Amino acid sequence: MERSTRQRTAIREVLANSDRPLLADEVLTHAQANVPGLGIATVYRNLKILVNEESLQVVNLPGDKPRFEFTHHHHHHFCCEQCKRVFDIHACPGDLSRLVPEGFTVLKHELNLYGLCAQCALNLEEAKLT
Amino acid sequence: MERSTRQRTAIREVLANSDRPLLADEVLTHAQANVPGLGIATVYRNLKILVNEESLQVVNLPGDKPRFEFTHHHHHHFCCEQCKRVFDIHACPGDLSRLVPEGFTVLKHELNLYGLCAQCALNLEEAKLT
DNA sequence: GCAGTAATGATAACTCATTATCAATAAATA
DNA sequence: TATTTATTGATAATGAGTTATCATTACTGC
Repeated sequence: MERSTRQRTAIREVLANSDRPLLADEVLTHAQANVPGLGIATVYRNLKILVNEESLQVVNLPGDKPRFEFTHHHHHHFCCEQCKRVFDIHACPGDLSRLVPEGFTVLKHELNLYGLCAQCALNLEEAKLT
Repeated sequence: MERSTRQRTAIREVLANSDRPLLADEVLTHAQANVPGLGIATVYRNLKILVNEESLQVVNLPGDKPRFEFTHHHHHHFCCEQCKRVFDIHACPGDLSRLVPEGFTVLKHELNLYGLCAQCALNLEEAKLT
């Protein structure tokens, strides 16, 4: 049966406590705060298990490495062009059938927004003032 | 200076005559209709040149290989879950600033629709009737 | 047509994220 | 505590797309 290890617990907690999808590298770095010797292979192994059991969702943004977050309600993503962090967006434009040509059927959609997160927008604003 | 070759011409024409983004392999296959001996290296070489001079745009859909299309007006993509072809969608939901939290700035967006293209929807409909 | 050289084709090499390997470690159970 | 074996960490191997290499081919200008 599955054993409970410090590594596994640390990895799951990092993801459970994050409000945004994380890269494998980010999971490694954050989890190493609790388990210093943690290796990347263990991170990938555990991510794979969690994705297989559908606890984790993979977030693929074009031209970027996959990110991971605990599965939850339909949502979209906002990528900050400054800090490169990806945030969950819980609002949704709704039905988009009106956008497609006659005969096409829209079953689902995927929306990625790009711009500046609140923090980076603020930093840039301050930089301007000095 | 740049020379005009049968290969280069064929590759460019395939892309110029396509109304949807194509995979490198698709470019190869289609261009081989005109230039039988055409190799994949030549396709990649020419795609790279065209992307660098910004004649071509790269279309990256999550978990899929890059596709290429001549650069044109802001638009979105529809991926048919049946035939896997990707179509351009020229309609756009417009400004989506309303979806993001206070403080965030939306500079651009990217929308991918998934479903059935007209052709596949029709085929499935016919299959049901028989 | 000829010289010069950009472009091509076949394929080896590369990149880089991810996975497999395997000896060592440490949970779980008796 | 001893035994069993799932898990780990270091790293080699993998896979798939893309790029580099290099001898050969074929445009372009003379």
